[in-house]
Amino acid sequence: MARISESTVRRLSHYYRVLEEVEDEGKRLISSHRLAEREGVTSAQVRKDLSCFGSFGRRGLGYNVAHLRREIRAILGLDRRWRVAVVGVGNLGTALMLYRGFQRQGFDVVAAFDRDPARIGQRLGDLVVRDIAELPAAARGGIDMGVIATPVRAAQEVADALVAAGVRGILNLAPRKLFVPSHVALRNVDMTVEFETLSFALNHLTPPARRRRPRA
Amino acid sequence: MARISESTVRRLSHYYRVLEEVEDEGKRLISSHRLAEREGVTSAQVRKDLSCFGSFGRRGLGYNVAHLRREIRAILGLDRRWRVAVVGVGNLGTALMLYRGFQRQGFDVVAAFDRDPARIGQRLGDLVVRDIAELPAAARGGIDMGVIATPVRAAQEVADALVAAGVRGILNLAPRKLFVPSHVALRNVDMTVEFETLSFALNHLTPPARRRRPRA
DNA sequence: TTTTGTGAACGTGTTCACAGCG
DNA sequence: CGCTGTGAACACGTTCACAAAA
Repeated sequence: MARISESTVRRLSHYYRVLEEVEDEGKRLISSHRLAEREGVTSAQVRKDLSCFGSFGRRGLGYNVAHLRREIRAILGLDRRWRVAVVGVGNLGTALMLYRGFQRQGFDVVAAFDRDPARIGQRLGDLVVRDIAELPAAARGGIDMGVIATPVRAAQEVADALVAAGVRGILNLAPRKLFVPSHVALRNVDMTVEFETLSFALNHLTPPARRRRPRA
Repeated sequence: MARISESTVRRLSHYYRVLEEVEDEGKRLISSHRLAEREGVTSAQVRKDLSCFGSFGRRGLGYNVAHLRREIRAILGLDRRWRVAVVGVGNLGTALMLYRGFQRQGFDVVAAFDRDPARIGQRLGDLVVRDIAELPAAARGGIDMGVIATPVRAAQEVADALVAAGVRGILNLAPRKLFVPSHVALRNVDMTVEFETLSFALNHLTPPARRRRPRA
């Protein structure tokens, strides 16, 4: 199997969601074209993406919804449960912990950590926030992924601690580049960057009326 | 000025952050190489990105930190304030509203909306949550960007309402592709996709020990 | 005839390598 | 000599277009 591009994996995740919907609608078959239009990509893209993993369709017919869904489910590793630890239970970390959607997809938040004594011991959902110092001990229960929702200054340190604790995937929400060993998967979600790319777009894409600032 | 790629804009945002740090450290000059290493890109990339907007460096010396920072600030549109409305004040929407970091970068949350009567009227920070039906009226105060933090099913409808209210940029946090007119900038942050790409990586990148499932 | 699966063509973003300037 | 700015080379992802299969 050739190397899979990140964009392909992201789209797989989208296809999977569409397939869930379509299955609920009771459809048995779906063409690459229909699968594509719901996510705003081309049908060729869908077929290319899927062809990285096998031949799941039938020419002239399309794809069996239930079957394709199961295949993608297995490809994405959603046919098992993942144990997730959240580090940093400020607004964002807490929001993530309380969001039930992830659990539905196979992600269980099994531990929450913070450094702030005011937060340690606090109950969130059905977990108690623990001291970050307890991470190594807690990790012996087996933690697959860590979510970093701490302030920027603590982020790298927490990443190191997670790696040391044997975590193999990290979702970083802190606005800072993190360095981790190559055997650890790292994904960054940086709201600041998102806001700033929007601000760039609004600043440059010609507004309906007069242009905003003619670049002094 | 040629078309600017999205990746370039995202990196600009990163460079900006590094420049803030470096300026605080009291450095006056920085080379493309040093600017690059903090964000894990190549120095050529930094120079290419910057060259889209002008020649800000001096050969043999590097870039003047304060000057480059001001330039990028203007390019990203961070030298003004942006009025942001948050729609959907569940866990995530609330977290975003209460996060002070955006305000520091020029983004002011000036209104919050929800559909749930239990939430309408509630005080969050120094805003009162309003009925989403009041969006058109509230938008007459001038709203630049909208953040969609509603459940999936409401997302497209809210997007349409934001567009109708004259919003020109949307940050979508709901896990669903949205369709907006081309004059509206749209950015998606989809935590579900992030978790699932991590799950894919953990499922495929060879684990230290035995391989998980040999693809039945 | 419909729709997949896929090599080839294309376009875009990244890296290289060096000329140009301080 | 050091470092920027940039055309040229390269790598990679997307789209095209069609042969193969139902």
